[in-house]
Amino acid sequence: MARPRKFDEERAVDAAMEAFWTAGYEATSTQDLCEATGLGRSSIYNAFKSKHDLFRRALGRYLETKSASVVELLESDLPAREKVRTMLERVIEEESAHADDGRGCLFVNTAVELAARDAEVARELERDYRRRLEALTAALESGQRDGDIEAAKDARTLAHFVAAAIGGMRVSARAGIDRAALEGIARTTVDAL
Amino acid sequence: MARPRKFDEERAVDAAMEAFWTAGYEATSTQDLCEATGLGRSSIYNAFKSKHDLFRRALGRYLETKSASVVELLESDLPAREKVRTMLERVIEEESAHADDGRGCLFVNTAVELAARDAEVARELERDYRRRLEALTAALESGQRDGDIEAAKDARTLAHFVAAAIGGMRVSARAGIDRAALEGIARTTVDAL
DNA sequence: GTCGTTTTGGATCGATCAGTACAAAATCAG
DNA sequence: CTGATTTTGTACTGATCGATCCAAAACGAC
Repeated sequence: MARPRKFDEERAVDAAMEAFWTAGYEATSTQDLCEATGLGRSSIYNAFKSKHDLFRRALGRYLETKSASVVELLESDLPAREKVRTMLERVIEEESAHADDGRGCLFVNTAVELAARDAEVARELERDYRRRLEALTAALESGQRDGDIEAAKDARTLAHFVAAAIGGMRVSARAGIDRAALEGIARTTVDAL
Repeated sequence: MARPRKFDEERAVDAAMEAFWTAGYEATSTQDLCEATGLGRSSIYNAFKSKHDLFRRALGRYLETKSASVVELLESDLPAREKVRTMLERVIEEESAHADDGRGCLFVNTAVELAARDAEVARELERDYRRRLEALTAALESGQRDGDIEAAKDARTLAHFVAAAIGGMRVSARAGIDRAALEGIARTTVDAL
């Protein structure tokens, strides 16, 4: 055969994900990616076609991991209202770290930085959004049957509403609001269901 | 004295604002700024210290313009609920253009792209957020006195909630949701007040 | 007009950008 | 071992990055 790879491709994608997540697509140089992954340029360009290709892999991994976690929560047997509350709590936990990293959410970062001028990336984000929306909608519909969620409102609309609340909390966190304010938004959002 | 300037500084800042608004800070090169403003590099670097400085000027102008418009609406004599509805309608109008530009909102774009690694910019965003929040809070408190807004909830918390709804709608729009979904989010948000 | 001052265009700076060329190193088949 | 194949490190590509230099041009003061 031939010389085997010395590195794990998934580990490299993970490291690249961290870099893109922290600094964004444009502000992450190929040199940064070498340092983050611990690989040489040749290894990166041999395994991945380009910076853009590596980014798509990294984004895909992020979306898969995060969405799987959300879907798992939404398919659990908690009351629907509790599921949403937990989702929002997780957002607060991530966003109010702020001192540790302050890198936010790669979905939101990418949607804002790239979606408008990168159709492929936009398509991937849409797909992931749909996936989360389906799981949320199903959970809310189930909650409506249980009497946990107001049945008068359309579940899908409520799902969009919750998704927007999450994105909004992440934006507001970047604009500097504190944890108490985030908790207020979360409470108000859950109360609206 | 000396040779006078051939260009209007405010016009240049406006043009730069459009460029940054469309492509983001990192993805806008100084060459792009020359083309957008119609100026030579010397003129730009003579009038502004750096790309970063020009960006701050552009951001300042954007925030001032947009916030003034929002504050004007919030200080009008419409019912409070109607004020919020109008704010959300404006967002939908801007975000569902999508075909025309799809550049979203410079506040959100900047909060997500830069705030975490640029303290000066973050401070400016915080200041602007506070300004909008004060106006929103005052409008909602007034609405509570009129019985237009649920008095049981804290007006400031509701203001944060509305601000987050706006940011969230903008993120969701970037993730590809359609106008009808945005309208559903807006309705749900107003219903929660 | 001349002088002093500022703006302007164009050339250019070193640094960095994403990406590539190439040969040495490393592996396995035989 | 040799030969085929792939990975790896290093040097390097042309392009572009943000920013600066400098001299010509354009004005007001006088």
